[in-house]
Amino acid sequence: MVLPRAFYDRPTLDVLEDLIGKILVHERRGSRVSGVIVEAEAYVGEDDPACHAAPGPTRRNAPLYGPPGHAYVYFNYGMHYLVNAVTEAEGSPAAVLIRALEPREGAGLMRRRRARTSGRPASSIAATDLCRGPGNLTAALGITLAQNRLDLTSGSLTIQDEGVTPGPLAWSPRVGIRVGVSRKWRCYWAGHPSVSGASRTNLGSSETFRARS
DNA sequence: CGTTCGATGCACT
DNA sequence: GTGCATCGAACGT
Repeated sequence: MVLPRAFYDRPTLDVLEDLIGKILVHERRGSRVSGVIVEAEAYVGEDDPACHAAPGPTRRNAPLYGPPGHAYVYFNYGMHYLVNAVTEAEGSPAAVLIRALEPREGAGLMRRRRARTSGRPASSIAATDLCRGPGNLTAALGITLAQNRLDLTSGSLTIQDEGVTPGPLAWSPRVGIRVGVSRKWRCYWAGHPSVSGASRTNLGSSETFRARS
């Protein structure tokens, strides 16, 4: 079942928690690739210094201000695309960044795409690493700026509920940001091998939190 | 195990 | 001109 718009039209931390275990699906040129979401982060409003809406409306962040249930894709560090699901009502800029997937369909195509974009031999990429990290998962799924603003409730890029029950959830600070570090708005499937940064924040360290803050 | 650092393009001030 | 919501190779312990 494709998640309806009402799923996204809620407080972003609720959407974040409920997205763990859902399936991100991309269909392109007749082929379908998908994976179970195992790690994501919330970026909420102009008051969140790490959110792209912090400077107020700009050309790039316009999708954050649009209706919920759409994709916000942007290009980062000169080489990576990152994909978000826009949340909350139109005019309320917020989104969930998808950080890692467990590959589910199309692992062969994922591996070819990752090899092509990274220049590494396909055989050197472990299955658990195919969609591990936000830049890696967009490469594996073939997501670029062409998918920016797409409606996630219908069409070629969707998020679906296929009845997967996630393992224990943990909360930690968001990864890779310099501001807003005190907010523990990263949620992940604790101990899952496809979660990024496993050696630092995935397994029972001091950064593992079982409750929101 | 851990940390450092280069690649690379663009939005924004 | 500055600074990224990153990745992975290289190197140190």
